[in-house]
Amino acid sequence: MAKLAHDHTAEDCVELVPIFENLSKTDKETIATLVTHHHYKSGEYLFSAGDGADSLIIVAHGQSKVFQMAANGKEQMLRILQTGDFDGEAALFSNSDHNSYAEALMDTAVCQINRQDFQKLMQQTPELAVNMVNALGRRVGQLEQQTTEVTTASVESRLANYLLETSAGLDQAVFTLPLKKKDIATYLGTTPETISRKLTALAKKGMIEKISNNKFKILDADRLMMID
Amino acid sequence: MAKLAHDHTAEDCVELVPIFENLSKTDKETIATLVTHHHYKSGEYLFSAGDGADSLIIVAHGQSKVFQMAANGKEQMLRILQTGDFDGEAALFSNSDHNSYAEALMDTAVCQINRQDFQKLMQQTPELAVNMVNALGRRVGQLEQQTTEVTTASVESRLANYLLETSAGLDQAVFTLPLKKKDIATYLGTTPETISRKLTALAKKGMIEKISNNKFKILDADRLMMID
DNA sequence: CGGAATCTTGAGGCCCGTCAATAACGGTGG
DNA sequence: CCACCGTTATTGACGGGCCTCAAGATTCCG
Repeated sequence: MAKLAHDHTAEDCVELVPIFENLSKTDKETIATLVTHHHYKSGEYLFSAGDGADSLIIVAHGQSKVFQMAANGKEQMLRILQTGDFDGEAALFSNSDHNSYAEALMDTAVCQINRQDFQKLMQQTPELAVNMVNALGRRVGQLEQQTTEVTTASVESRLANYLLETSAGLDQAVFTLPLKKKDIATYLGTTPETISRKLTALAKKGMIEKISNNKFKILDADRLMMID
Repeated sequence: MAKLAHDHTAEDCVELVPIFENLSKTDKETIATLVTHHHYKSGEYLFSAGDGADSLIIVAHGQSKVFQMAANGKEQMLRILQTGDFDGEAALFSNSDHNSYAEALMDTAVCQINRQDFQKLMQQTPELAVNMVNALGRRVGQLEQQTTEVTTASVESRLANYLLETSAGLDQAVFTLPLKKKDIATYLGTTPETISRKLTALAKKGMIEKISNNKFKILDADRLMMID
Protein backbone atom coordinates (compact mmCIF):
# COMPACT_ATOMS: atom_id res chain seq x y z
CA MET A 1 0.00 0.00 0.00
CA ALA A 2 1.33 3.39 -0.94
CA LYS A 3 2.40 5.71 1.90
CA LEU A 4 0.03 8.67 1.71
CA ALA A 5 -0.18 11.75 3.88
CA HIS A 6 -3.36 10.54 5.51
CA ASP A 7 -2.16 7.01 6.00
CA HIS A 8 -2.15 6.64 9.75
CA THR A 9 -2.28 3.34 11.49
CA ALA A 10 -3.41 2.64 15.03
CA GLU A 11 0.22 2.37 16.10
CA ASP A 12 0.93 5.87 14.82
CA CYS A 13 -1.74 7.22 17.08
CA VAL A 14 -0.46 5.46 20.12
CA GLU A 15 3.10 6.53 19.42
CA LEU A 16 2.23 10.15 18.79
CA VAL A 17 0.34 10.87 21.92
CA PRO A 18 1.90 12.07 25.18
CA ILE A 19 -0.60 10.31 27.41
CA PHE A 20 0.60 6.96 26.08
CA GLU A 21 4.25 7.78 26.58
CA ASN A 22 6.36 5.50 28.72
CA LEU A 23 3.86 2.68 28.61
CA SER A 24 5.12 -0.81 27.98
CA LYS A 25 5.13 -2.22 24.46
CA THR A 26 2.41 -4.70 25.32
CA ASP A 27 0.24 -1.99 26.80
CA LYS A 28 0.60 0.05 23.66
CA GLU A 29 -0.34 -2.93 21.55
CA THR A 30 -3.44 -3.48 23.63
CA ILE A 31 -4.42 0.13 23.22
CA ALA A 32 -3.88 0.00 19.49
CA THR A 33 -6.50 -2.71 19.21
CA LEU A 34 -9.08 -0.56 20.99
CA VAL A 35 -8.63 2.51 18.86
CA THR A 36 -10.80 3.48 15.92
CA HIS A 37 -9.93 6.09 13.29
CA HIS A 38 -11.78 8.92 11.67
CA HIS A 39 -10.89 11.59 9.18
CA TYR A 40 -12.49 15.00 8.94
CA LYS A 41 -12.12 17.59 6.23
CA SER A 42 -11.65 21.25 7.02
CA GLY A 43 -14.95 22.64 8.24
CA GLU A 44 -16.41 19.34 9.37
CA TYR A 45 -17.42 18.82 12.98
CA LEU A 46 -15.77 16.21 15.15
CA PHE A 47 -18.64 16.62 17.61
CA SER A 48 -21.30 19.14 18.58
CA ALA A 49 -22.87 20.26 21.84
CA GLY A 50 -25.66 17.89 22.75
CA ASP A 51 -24.03 14.88 21.16
CA GLY A 52 -23.66 11.99 23.52
CA ALA A 53 -20.06 11.85 24.69
CA ASP A 54 -18.99 8.26 24.79
CA SER A 55 -15.40 8.34 23.70
CA LEU A 56 -12.12 10.08 24.19
CA ILE A 57 -10.81 11.80 21.07
CA ILE A 58 -7.14 12.14 20.22
CA VAL A 59 -5.84 14.21 17.36
CA ALA A 60 -3.36 12.16 15.36
CA HIS A 61 -2.83 14.75 12.70
CA GLY A 62 -4.21 18.16 11.84
CA GLN A 63 -5.82 20.93 13.82
CA SER A 64 -9.28 21.57 15.22
CA LYS A 65 -10.88 24.28 17.28
CA VAL A 66 -13.02 23.59 20.33
CA PHE A 67 -15.52 26.26 21.27
CA GLN A 68 -18.71 26.86 23.19
CA MET A 69 -21.75 28.76 22.07
CA ALA A 70 -23.24 31.17 24.61
CA ALA A 71 -26.99 31.71 24.94
CA ASN A 72 -26.74 34.96 22.97
CA GLY A 73 -25.08 33.18 20.05
CA LYS A 74 -21.54 34.34 20.71
CA GLU A 75 -18.76 31.86 20.26
CA GLN A 76 -16.01 31.43 22.77
CA MET A 77 -13.05 29.41 21.64
CA LEU A 78 -11.67 27.21 24.35
CA ARG A 79 -8.61 25.75 22.69
CA ILE A 80 -6.95 24.55 19.56
CA LEU A 81 -6.40 20.83 19.37
CA GLN A 82 -3.03 20.04 17.78
CA THR A 83 -1.41 16.76 16.99
CA GLY A 84 -1.22 14.76 20.20
CA ASP A 85 -3.87 16.74 22.07
CA PHE A 86 -6.96 15.02 23.33
CA ASP A 87 -10.42 16.13 24.31
CA GLY A 88 -13.09 14.44 26.18
CA GLU A 89 -13.19 15.05 29.87
CA ALA A 90 -16.92 14.87 29.22
CA ALA A 91 -16.43 11.41 27.80
CA LEU A 92 -15.10 10.24 31.12
CA PHE A 93 -18.42 10.47 32.89
CA SER A 94 -21.30 8.19 32.20
CA ASN A 95 -24.22 9.57 30.26
CA SER A 96 -22.76 13.01 29.78
CA ASP A 97 -23.17 15.14 26.70
CA HIS A 98 -20.68 17.39 24.99
CA ASN A 99 -21.20 21.00 25.92
CA SER A 100 -18.86 22.28 23.24
CA TYR A 101 -18.20 21.98 19.53
CA ALA A 102 -15.09 20.78 17.73
CA GLU A 103 -14.54 21.85 14.14
CA ALA A 104 -11.65 20.82 11.92
CA LEU A 105 -9.58 23.79 10.76
CA MET A 106 -7.76 21.61 8.24
CA ASP A 107 -7.95 17.98 7.30
CA THR A 108 -7.71 16.18 10.59
CA ALA A 109 -7.24 12.57 11.61
CA VAL A 110 -8.40 11.44 15.02
CA CYS A 111 -8.33 8.30 17.08
CA GLN A 112 -11.13 7.43 19.41
CA ILE A 113 -11.32 5.17 22.40
CA ASN A 114 -14.61 4.10 23.82
CA ARG A 115 -15.31 5.32 27.34
CA GLN A 116 -15.67 1.90 28.89
CA ASP A 117 -12.53 0.62 27.26
CA PHE A 118 -10.60 3.64 28.42
CA GLN A 119 -11.84 3.42 32.00
CA LYS A 120 -10.85 -0.23 32.06
CA LEU A 121 -7.45 0.64 30.62
CA MET A 122 -6.83 3.16 33.37
CA GLN A 123 -7.71 0.61 36.01
CA GLN A 124 -5.28 -1.89 34.53
CA THR A 125 -2.53 0.56 33.69
CA PRO A 126 -1.87 2.98 36.54
CA GLU A 127 0.83 4.64 34.46
CA LEU A 128 -1.81 5.71 31.98
CA ALA A 129 -4.05 7.09 34.69
CA VAL A 130 -1.16 9.06 36.13
CA ASN A 131 -0.38 10.44 32.67
CA MET A 132 -3.99 11.52 32.36
CA VAL A 133 -3.89 13.22 35.74
CA ASN A 134 -0.80 15.12 34.67
CA ALA A 135 -2.28 16.13 31.31
CA LEU A 136 -5.51 17.31 32.91
CA GLY A 137 -3.59 19.15 35.61
CA ARG A 138 -1.69 21.05 32.93
CA ARG A 139 -4.95 21.86 31.18
CA VAL A 140 -6.48 23.20 34.39
CA GLY A 141 -3.51 25.51 34.74
CA GLN A 142 -3.93 26.78 31.17
CA LEU A 143 -7.62 27.42 31.66
CA GLU A 144 -7.06 29.30 34.91
CA GLN A 145 -4.55 31.43 33.06
CA GLN A 146 -6.97 32.06 30.21
CA THR A 147 -9.78 33.05 32.57
CA THR A 148 -7.57 35.48 34.44
CA GLU A 149 -6.15 37.10 31.32
CA VAL A 150 -9.48 37.50 29.63
CA THR A 151 -10.99 39.35 32.59
CA THR A 152 -8.05 41.41 33.80
CA ALA A 153 -6.03 42.39 30.74
CA SER A 154 -6.97 44.69 27.86
CA VAL A 155 -7.53 43.34 24.39
CA GLU A 156 -4.28 44.92 23.25
CA SER A 157 -2.39 43.10 25.98
CA ARG A 158 -4.08 39.78 25.25
CA LEU A 159 -3.35 40.16 21.55
CA ALA A 160 0.29 41.02 22.25
CA ASN A 161 0.65 37.87 24.35
CA TYR A 162 -1.02 35.83 21.67
CA LEU A 163 1.42 37.12 19.07
CA LEU A 164 4.38 36.39 21.30
CA GLU A 165 3.21 32.88 22.05
CA THR A 166 2.42 32.16 18.44
CA SER A 167 5.74 33.39 17.13
CA ALA A 168 7.56 31.50 19.88
CA GLY A 169 5.71 28.34 18.97
CA LEU A 170 6.59 28.75 15.31
CA ASP A 171 10.11 29.77 16.23
CA GLN A 172 10.73 32.38 13.59
CA ALA A 173 10.73 36.16 13.52
CA VAL A 174 8.36 36.48 10.57
CA PHE A 175 5.36 34.28 11.07
CA THR A 176 1.93 33.65 9.63
CA LEU A 177 -1.08 33.71 11.90
CA PRO A 178 -2.44 30.17 11.87
CA LEU A 179 -6.01 31.31 12.46
CA LYS A 180 -8.47 33.62 10.80
CA LYS A 181 -9.09 36.90 12.58
CA LYS A 182 -12.55 35.74 13.49
CA ASP A 183 -11.08 32.75 15.31
CA ILE A 184 -8.39 34.78 17.01
CA ALA A 185 -11.16 37.11 18.12
CA THR A 186 -13.29 34.41 19.72
CA TYR A 187 -10.18 32.96 21.29
CA LEU A 188 -9.30 36.28 22.91
CA GLY A 189 -12.89 37.10 23.75
CA THR A 190 -13.31 40.01 21.37
CA THR A 191 -14.34 40.78 17.75
CA PRO A 192 -12.55 40.63 14.39
CA GLU A 193 -12.86 44.41 13.99
CA THR A 194 -11.07 45.04 17.25
CA ILE A 195 -8.31 42.59 16.34
CA SER A 196 -7.82 44.42 13.08
CA ARG A 197 -7.63 47.78 14.79
CA LYS A 198 -5.29 46.65 17.53
CA LEU A 199 -2.90 45.07 15.05
CA THR A 200 -2.57 48.32 13.13
CA ALA A 201 -2.19 50.15 16.44
CA LEU A 202 0.68 47.88 17.48
CA ALA A 203 2.28 48.36 14.07
CA LYS A 204 1.92 52.14 14.34
CA LYS A 205 3.69 52.03 17.70
CA GLY A 206 6.54 50.09 16.08
CA MET A 207 6.19 46.93 18.13
CA ILE A 208 5.33 44.73 15.17
CA GLU A 209 5.60 44.96 11.41
CA LYS A 210 2.77 44.02 9.15
CA ILE A 211 4.06 42.07 6.18
CA SER A 212 0.73 41.01 4.72
CA ASN A 213 -2.72 40.77 6.21
CA ASN A 214 -1.80 37.68 8.18
CA LYS A 215 1.99 37.79 8.20
CA PHE A 216 3.79 39.69 10.90
CA LYS A 217 7.19 40.28 12.39
CA ILE A 218 7.90 40.96 16.05
CA LEU A 219 10.00 44.08 16.38
CA ASP A 220 9.99 44.78 20.10
CA ALA A 221 9.08 41.77 22.22
CA ASP A 222 9.91 43.55 25.47
CA ARG A 223 7.41 46.32 24.95
CA LEU A 224 4.79 43.82 23.75
CA MET A 225 5.14 41.97 27.02
CA MET A 226 4.66 45.11 29.07
CA ILE A 227 1.39 46.31 27.60
CA ASP A 228 -1.07 46.78 30.40
CA MET B 1 -9.82 14.71 74.86
CA ALA B 2 -12.89 16.81 74.45
CA LYS B 3 -14.56 16.84 71.04
CA LEU B 4 -14.09 20.34 69.73
CA ALA B 5 -15.20 21.84 66.45
CA HIS B 6 -11.65 21.90 65.16
CA ASP B 7 -10.85 18.42 66.33
CA HIS B 8 -10.29 16.55 63.08
CA THR B 9 -8.33 13.37 62.81
CA ALA B 10 -6.59 11.98 59.75
CA GLU B 11 -9.45 9.54 59.29
CA ASP B 12 -11.96 12.37 59.10
CA CYS B 13 -10.05 13.83 56.21
CA VAL B 14 -9.92 10.62 54.29
CA GLU B 15 -13.58 9.94 54.89
CA LEU B 16 -14.73 13.40 53.91
CA VAL B 17 -13.09 13.64 50.57
CA PRO B 18 -14.64 12.45 47.31
CA ILE B 19 -11.36 11.47 45.69
CA PHE B 20 -10.88 8.85 48.40
CA GLU B 21 -14.36 7.46 48.04
CA ASN B 22 -14.78 3.77 47.23
CA LEU B 23 -11.23 2.90 48.20
CA SER B 24 -10.63 -0.16 50.33
CA LYS B 25 -10.33 0.19 54.09
CA THR B 26 -6.65 -0.69 54.02
CA ASP B 27 -5.99 1.89 51.32
CA LYS B 28 -7.68 4.52 53.40
CA GLU B 29 -5.63 3.58 56.42
CA THR B 30 -2.45 3.85 54.40
CA ILE B 31 -3.47 7.27 53.20
CA ALA B 32 -4.32 8.41 56.70
CA THR B 33 -0.75 7.76 57.76
CA LEU B 34 0.60 9.98 54.99
CA VAL B 35 -1.57 12.98 55.74
CA THR B 36 -0.54 16.02 57.75
CA HIS B 37 -2.89 18.62 59.16
CA HIS B 38 -2.93 22.37 59.28
CA HIS B 39 -5.32 24.98 60.55
CA TYR B 40 -5.68 28.48 59.18
CA LYS B 41 -7.60 31.38 60.63
CA SER B 42 -9.74 33.62 58.49
CA GLY B 43 -7.48 35.83 56.43
CA GLU B 44 -4.45 33.58 56.59
CA TYR B 45 -2.88 32.23 53.42
CA LEU B 46 -2.74 28.52 52.68
CA PHE B 47 -0.19 29.26 49.97
CA SER B 48 0.94 32.13 47.78
CA ALA B 49 2.11 32.44 44.19
CA GLY B 50 5.79 31.67 44.00
CA ASP B 51 5.72 29.19 46.86
CA GLY B 52 7.13 25.84 45.96
CA ALA B 53 4.26 23.44 45.34
CA ASP B 54 5.16 20.13 46.84
CA SER B 55 1.90 18.84 48.19
CA LEU B 56 -1.74 18.32 47.42
CA ILE B 57 -4.09 20.27 49.69
CA ILE B 58 -7.50 19.02 50.74
CA VAL B 59 -10.01 21.13 52.63
CA ALA B 60 -11.33 19.12 55.57
CA HIS B 61 -13.42 21.92 56.99
CA GLY B 62 -14.02 25.58 56.22
CA GLN B 63 -13.79 27.70 53.11
CA SER B 64 -10.98 29.35 51.19
CA LYS B 65 -10.72 31.37 48.04
CA VAL B 66 -8.20 30.68 45.30
CA PHE B 67 -7.25 33.58 43.08
CA GLN B 68 -4.61 34.85 40.72
CA MET B 69 -3.07 38.28 40.63
CA ALA B 70 -2.68 39.84 37.19
CA ALA B 71 0.32 41.97 36.23
CA ASN B 72 -1.73 45.14 36.74
CA GLY B 73 -2.62 44.15 40.29
CA LYS B 74 -6.17 43.00 39.63
CA GLU B 75 -7.39 39.91 41.35
CA GLN B 76 -9.26 37.18 39.55
CA MET B 77 -10.92 34.61 41.72
CA LEU B 78 -10.69 31.12 40.33
CA ARG B 79 -12.78 29.16 42.78
CA ILE B 80 -13.96 28.68 46.30
CA LEU B 81 -12.61 25.64 48.06
CA GLN B 82 -15.29 24.01 50.19
CA THR B 83 -15.13 21.01 52.43
CA GLY B 84 -13.90 18.09 50.34
CA ASP B 85 -12.39 20.17 47.55
CA PHE B 86 -8.74 19.90 46.78
CA ASP B 87 -6.21 22.06 45.05
CA GLY B 88 -2.87 21.36 43.72
CA GLU B 89 -2.65 20.39 40.11
CA ALA B 90 0.58 22.38 40.36
CA ALA B 91 1.70 20.04 43.11
CA LEU B 92 1.51 17.14 40.70
CA PHE B 93 4.48 18.26 38.63
CA SER B 94 8.02 18.23 39.88
CA ASN B 95 9.59 21.54 40.76
CA SER B 96 6.58 23.63 39.94
CA ASP B 97 5.50 26.72 41.84
CA HIS B 98 2.04 27.87 42.73
CA ASN B 99 0.79 30.53 40.37
CA SER B 100 -2.17 31.42 42.54
CA TYR B 101 -3.02 32.36 46.09
CA ALA B 102 -5.31 30.62 48.57
CA GLU B 103 -6.73 32.62 51.45
CA ALA B 104 -8.96 31.29 54.21
CA LEU B 105 -12.36 33.01 54.29
CA MET B 106 -13.12 31.47 57.66
CA ASP B 107 -11.25 29.17 59.97
CA THR B 108 -10.18 26.32 57.76
CA ALA B 109 -8.66 22.92 58.36
CA VAL B 110 -6.69 21.25 55.59
CA CYS B 111 -4.94 17.95 55.02
CA GLN B 112 -1.82 17.77 52.95
CA ILE B 113 -0.18 14.92 51.13
CA ASN B 114 3.33 15.15 49.90
CA ARG B 115 3.74 15.01 46.13
CA GLN B 116 5.95 11.94 46.06
CA ASP B 117 3.69 10.05 48.41
CA PHE B 118 0.67 10.94 46.35
CA GLN B 119 2.26 9.95 43.05
CA LYS B 120 3.25 6.62 44.59
CA LEU B 121 -0.28 6.17 45.91
CA MET B 122 -1.75 6.68 42.47
CA GLN B 123 0.60 4.09 41.01
CA GLN B 124 -0.41 1.56 43.64
CA THR B 125 -4.09 2.42 43.72
CA PRO B 126 -5.55 2.78 40.23
CA GLU B 127 -8.93 3.55 41.77
CA LEU B 128 -7.50 6.69 43.27
CA ALA B 129 -5.95 7.77 39.99
CA VAL B 130 -9.26 7.25 38.23
CA ASN B 131 -11.01 9.31 40.90
CA MET B 132 -8.49 12.07 40.32
CA VAL B 133 -9.06 11.95 36.57
CA ASN B 134 -12.77 12.31 37.14
CA ALA B 135 -12.39 15.18 39.59
CA LEU B 136 -10.02 17.04 37.29
CA GLY B 137 -12.28 16.40 34.33
CA ARG B 138 -15.16 18.00 36.18
CA ARG B 139 -12.98 20.94 37.08
CA VAL B 140 -11.96 21.43 33.45
CA GLY B 141 -15.63 21.59 32.54
CA GLN B 142 -16.31 24.23 35.19
CA LEU B 143 -13.40 26.35 34.08
CA GLU B 144 -14.45 26.18 30.44
CA GLN B 145 -17.88 27.33 31.52
CA GLN B 146 -16.44 30.18 33.57
CA THR B 147 -14.24 31.35 30.70
CA THR B 148 -17.14 31.36 28.29
CA GLU B 149 -19.52 33.18 30.60
CA VAL B 150 -17.05 35.82 31.58
CA THR B 151 -16.33 36.77 27.99
CA THR B 152 -19.73 36.40 26.38
CA ALA B 153 -22.30 37.42 28.97
CA SER B 154 -23.00 40.81 30.55
CA VAL B 155 -22.25 41.46 34.18
CA GLU B 156 -25.97 41.49 34.92
CA SER B 157 -26.36 38.05 33.39
CA ARG B 158 -23.36 36.64 35.21
CA LEU B 159 -24.62 38.06 38.49
CA ALA B 160 -28.08 36.63 37.91
CA ASN B 161 -26.59 33.20 37.32
CA TYR B 162 -24.47 33.52 40.39
CA LEU B 163 -27.52 34.35 42.50
CA LEU B 164 -29.43 31.41 41.07
CA GLU B 165 -26.60 29.00 41.71
CA THR B 166 -26.00 30.29 45.20
CA SER B 167 -29.63 30.11 46.23
CA ALA B 168 -29.95 26.66 44.70
CA GLY B 169 -26.90 25.51 46.62
CA LEU B 170 -28.29 26.86 49.88
CA ASP B 171 -31.69 25.54 49.00
CA GLN B 172 -33.86 28.31 50.40
CA ALA B 173 -35.71 31.25 48.93
CA VAL B 174 -34.18 33.85 51.22
CA PHE B 175 -30.46 33.45 51.33
CA THR B 176 -27.37 35.26 52.55
CA LEU B 177 -24.54 35.86 50.15
CA PRO B 178 -21.63 33.82 51.47
CA LEU B 179 -19.04 36.22 50.08
CA LYS B 180 -18.24 39.89 50.40
CA LYS B 181 -19.13 41.98 47.37
CA LYS B 182 -15.48 42.47 46.63
CA ASP B 183 -15.04 38.71 46.35
CA ILE B 184 -18.16 38.24 44.28
CA ALA B 185 -16.80 40.96 42.03
CA THR B 186 -13.44 39.32 41.43
CA TYR B 187 -15.20 36.02 40.94
CA LEU B 188 -17.42 37.47 38.22
CA GLY B 189 -14.63 39.55 36.71
CA THR B 190 -16.03 42.96 37.65
CA THR B 191 -15.95 45.52 40.50
CA PRO B 192 -17.83 45.87 43.82
CA GLU B 193 -19.47 49.09 42.62
CA THR B 194 -20.92 47.37 39.59
CA ILE B 195 -22.18 44.49 41.71
CA SER B 196 -23.92 46.96 43.98
CA ARG B 197 -25.54 48.75 41.06
CA LYS B 198 -26.64 45.61 39.30
CA LEU B 199 -28.21 44.22 42.45
CA THR B 200 -30.34 47.32 42.90
CA ALA B 201 -31.16 47.22 39.18
CA LEU B 202 -32.39 43.63 39.49
CA ALA B 203 -34.42 44.59 42.54
CA LYS B 204 -35.91 47.57 40.71
CA LYS B 205 -36.98 45.26 37.90
CA GLY B 206 -38.68 43.01 40.44
CA MET B 207 -36.58 39.92 39.86
CA ILE B 208 -35.11 39.86 43.35
CA GLU B 209 -35.92 41.41 46.69
CA LYS B 210 -33.25 43.00 48.84
CA ILE B 211 -33.79 42.08 52.46
CA SER B 212 -30.58 43.49 53.87
CA ASN B 213 -27.29 44.41 52.25
CA ASN B 214 -26.34 40.79 51.80
CA LYS B 215 -29.65 38.99 52.15
CA PHE B 216 -31.81 38.45 49.11
CA LYS B 217 -34.84 36.63 47.87
CA ILE B 218 -35.34 35.32 44.37
CA LEU B 219 -38.68 36.55 43.01
CA ASP B 220 -38.54 35.59 39.35
CA ALA B 221 -36.04 32.87 38.57
CA ASP B 222 -37.23 32.52 34.98
CA ARG B 223 -36.50 36.10 34.06
CA LEU B 224 -33.18 35.96 35.88
CA MET B 225 -32.16 33.07 33.70
CA MET B 226 -33.03 34.87 30.51
CA ILE B 227 -30.99 38.03 31.00
CA ASP B 228 -28.75 38.48 28.00
C1' DC C 1 -11.77 35.34 -13.60
C1' DG C 2 -15.71 35.94 -10.59
C1' DG C 3 -18.19 35.42 -6.43
C1' DA C 4 -17.91 34.65 -1.60
C1' DA C 5 -15.59 35.08 2.40
C1' DT C 6 -12.58 37.83 5.02
C1' DC C 7 -10.56 42.05 6.34
C1' DT C 8 -10.33 47.05 7.07
C1' DT C 9 -11.91 51.50 8.42
C1' DG C 10 -15.20 54.81 10.12
C1' DA C 11 -18.99 56.67 13.10
C1' DG C 12 -21.67 56.23 17.07
C1' DG C 13 -23.07 54.62 21.42
C1' DC C 14 -23.24 51.93 25.57
C1' DC C 15 -21.53 49.24 29.19
C1' DC C 16 -18.75 49.35 32.79
C1' DG C 17 -14.45 50.84 35.21
C1' DT C 18 -12.51 54.67 37.85
C1' DC C 19 -12.50 58.16 41.25
C1' DA C 20 -14.60 60.23 45.09
C1' DA C 21 -17.67 61.21 48.85
C1' DT C 22 -21.10 59.57 51.97
C1' DA C 23 -23.48 56.01 54.37
C1' DA C 24 -24.00 51.64 56.68
C1' DC C 25 -22.05 47.89 58.98
C1' DG C 26 -19.48 45.21 62.44
C1' DG C 27 -16.54 44.35 65.93
C1' DT C 28 -14.06 46.22 70.18
C1' DG C 29 -13.55 48.24 74.46
C1' DG C 30 -15.02 51.26 77.94
C1' DC D 1 -25.27 49.20 76.02
C1' DC D 2 -23.25 52.65 73.49
C1' DA D 3 -19.47 55.21 71.45
C1' DC D 4 -15.86 54.59 68.25
C1' DC D 5 -13.20 53.26 64.25
C1' DG D 6 -12.00 50.49 60.43
C1' DT D 7 -14.03 47.97 56.84
C1' DT D 8 -17.47 47.48 53.50
C1' DA D 9 -21.22 49.12 50.68
C1' DT D 10 -23.72 52.66 48.10
C1' DT D 11 -24.42 56.31 44.89
C1' DG D 12 -23.07 59.84 41.55
C1' DA D 13 -20.34 61.86 37.77
C1' DC D 14 -17.38 61.07 34.18
C1' DG D 15 -14.61 58.97 30.64
C1' DG D 16 -12.86 55.41 27.83
C1' DG D 17 -12.47 50.88 25.72
C1' DC D 18 -14.67 48.09 22.92
C1' DC D 19 -18.91 46.43 20.55
C1' DT D 20 -22.19 47.27 16.80
C1' DC D 21 -23.54 48.52 12.38
C1' DA D 22 -22.27 49.54 7.82
C1' DA D 23 -19.72 50.25 3.62
C1' DG D 24 -15.74 49.47 0.95
C1' DA D 25 -11.35 46.93 0.01
C1' DT D 26 -8.86 42.76 -0.31
C1' DT D 27 -8.03 37.99 -0.43
C1' DC D 28 -9.09 33.37 -1.35
C1' DC D 29 -10.35 29.55 -4.12
C1' DG D 30 -12.80 27.07 -7.43
